[in-house]
Amino acid sequence: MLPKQYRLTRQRRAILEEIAKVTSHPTADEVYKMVRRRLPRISLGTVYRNLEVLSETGAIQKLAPGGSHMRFDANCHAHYHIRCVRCGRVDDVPVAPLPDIEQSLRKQTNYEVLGHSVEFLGVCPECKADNG
Amino acid sequence: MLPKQYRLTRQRRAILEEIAKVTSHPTADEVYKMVRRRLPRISLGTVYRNLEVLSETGAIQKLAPGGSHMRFDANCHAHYHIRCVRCGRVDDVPVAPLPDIEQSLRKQTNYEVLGHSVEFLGVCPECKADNG
DNA sequence: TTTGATGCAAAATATTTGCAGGATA
DNA sequence: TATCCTGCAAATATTTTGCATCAAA
Repeated sequence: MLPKQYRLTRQRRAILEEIAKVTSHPTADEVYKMVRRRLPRISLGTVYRNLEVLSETGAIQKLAPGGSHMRFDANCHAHYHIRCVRCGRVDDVPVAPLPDIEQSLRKQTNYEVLGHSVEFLGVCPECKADNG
Repeated sequence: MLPKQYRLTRQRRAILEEIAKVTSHPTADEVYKMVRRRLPRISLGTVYRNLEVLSETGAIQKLAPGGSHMRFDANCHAHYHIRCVRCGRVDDVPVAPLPDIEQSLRKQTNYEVLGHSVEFLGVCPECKADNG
């Protein structure tokens, strides 16, 4: 999938910088809107292609929260997320990653275990304030 | 969303029974194919509507694994999953749920914490055999 | 009989891809 | 200059929805 040598184009750099700028976990379309302020002629296809490349190189993380679409995260140290079941917003969570949980699974499965993610579900402060 | 009183139609019963029959975690389209063997004239729209209703009532679980689309699970006791990064297959995992992890988060967040899920990533036995 | 559900088809969403031209190393 | 990348548009894929009809309670 990745080319032998990939290039740091203006578009790719802008996408990476915009994601790094925020602590939200924007969707592809939100990244598109953010980057378009700098590069108005960028296309959504380019955004999708670059999000794919950047996540393959490890520069960003591709999240697949319980909601429907992908979100992206430039925070590369291991951490978990919480998703608001009302509005879909995703935040980082101050819970230390569980280092041993993969080891205990390795003894019990025929899968080759590569990693894990934890997603909490909840209601964010804004949605709590809106009702109930 | 849910009607005051919902009905157990032939279609709804067939969908529920077919999901309960398997330990895989079928996608909407896979459920459609399974159910069509019994009810050849069922429509995909009906399958989607019923999967939604059944998950709202708690009869089944709606999963959103890291891959793109939704999967469904009639196994209602708390458990975690592992997803094959090569083929997208999702299996249950023999790891006991972590009962305390939500408590520790509640002290640290303004979210109302409702639940959590853990998804392991790995390579399934079949894909391991295919290569590498 | 009342209300909820179905089948069908069209619409809405989200993402991917072919291609000709443009940019990067 | 050899690749890689872009913009555009069309194609996929997935899920949702409007509507007239049908079926469950």
